[in-house]
Amino acid sequence: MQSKDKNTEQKILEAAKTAFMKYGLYGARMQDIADNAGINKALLHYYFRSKEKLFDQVFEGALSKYFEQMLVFSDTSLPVLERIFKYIDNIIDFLSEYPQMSMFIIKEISVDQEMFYEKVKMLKEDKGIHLISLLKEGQEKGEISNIDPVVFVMNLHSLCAYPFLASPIFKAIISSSASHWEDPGNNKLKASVKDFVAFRLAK
Amino acid sequence: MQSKDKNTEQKILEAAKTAFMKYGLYGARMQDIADNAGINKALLHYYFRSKEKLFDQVFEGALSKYFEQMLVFSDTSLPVLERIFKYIDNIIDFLSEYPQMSMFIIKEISVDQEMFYEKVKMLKEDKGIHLISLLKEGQEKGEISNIDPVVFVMNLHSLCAYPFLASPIFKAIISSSASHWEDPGNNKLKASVKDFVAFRLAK
DNA sequence: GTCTATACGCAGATAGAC
DNA sequence: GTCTATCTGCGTATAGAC
Repeated sequence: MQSKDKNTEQKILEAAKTAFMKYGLYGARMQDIADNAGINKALLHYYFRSKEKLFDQVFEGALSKYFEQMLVFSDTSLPVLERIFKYIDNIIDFLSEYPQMSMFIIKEISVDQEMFYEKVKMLKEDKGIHLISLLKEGQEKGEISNIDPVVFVMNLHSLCAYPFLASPIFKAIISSSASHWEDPGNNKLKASVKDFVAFRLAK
Repeated sequence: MQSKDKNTEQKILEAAKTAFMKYGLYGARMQDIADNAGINKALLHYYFRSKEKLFDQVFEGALSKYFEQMLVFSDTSLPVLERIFKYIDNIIDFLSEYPQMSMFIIKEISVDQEMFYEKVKMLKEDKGIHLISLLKEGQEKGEISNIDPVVFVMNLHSLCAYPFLASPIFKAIISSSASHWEDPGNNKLKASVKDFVAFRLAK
């Protein structure tokens, strides 16, 4: 039964994604993954041989999706500023859908960096993601201000990614204060980041 | 030997801090902690009874230190903008000294939120940290612009904390690109964040 | 207080029936 | 392909000598 194989594999990957995202490589339990996939623990090994191998597949998928969001930087039909704006929309929508993505990636990288270097190199060469060189070009052409590109890229990613990373903290800090608070939502966040970018890159 | 006890306890806490920061509650190994503290595994239990109890002490210490950085918000001798600037200096210096702090706190919170809510409430009431209400006051007095305080606080923390959180990513992404790159350093980061704050709060 | 030796449980992995 | 039953190793925790 070919179709049923696919389904099982898919169900496992789905359950594994959830578990690894939440608990990381060490914290996640194979039993848990099996239960959530509605199958037996032994089947996990039948399909993926080991926990680490299963993890690798999940991780690679996540990383690749993350980098896909940066493809827009290579869209030469748009002016630089527009590309960045579009990236902001993309990445915030994406992280909104997978709020634990950044956490997941950073968490695992901080434990094993070697593996990551290799994968990033591959992905970047693959997809030609070069915001920094893009900025430098823009500066040479005189289209944007002479800010430090590295600091700018840091700031940009910070503003987009951190709110999702730290949402548990924000919720705790703000909800525990007297003033009742509500999530400002993605649109306000996007607008604020774009304001920052426009301010920063204006000549 | 009272003094020797203290030393051992201190050495354990030091080693535990390192291990838990790097590997988290699940990933860290008691054997590892014992080795690094230069003592036997059994002694860990003699002093702290269980891994979780040891972890709790480390975590609480870290959280408390983190929140201490916000004390400056209550310094009524300074104008609001100055307090925020000072906070930026504080927090960036602090995170620079303990780069894995944010990671550590967020990582563990994302697994167990309940525990965190309680602790934050205590710390906040303790130290009277109210940047948001501070901003609202400033707005009522007409000292600062009418931005959304919540978004602003998000942005502020993002800019300060994320670079340390994600430094493994940044290193990988940027160092794997053709252009050789160097860390812009804390001063540039501080300056950039302050620029943002000044821009955001200007009427 | 500090050690060695050991108990105990859990989670990853395998064997083998169906 | 999927299951039940079982093995194995590792990591936390304890007992007990010094």
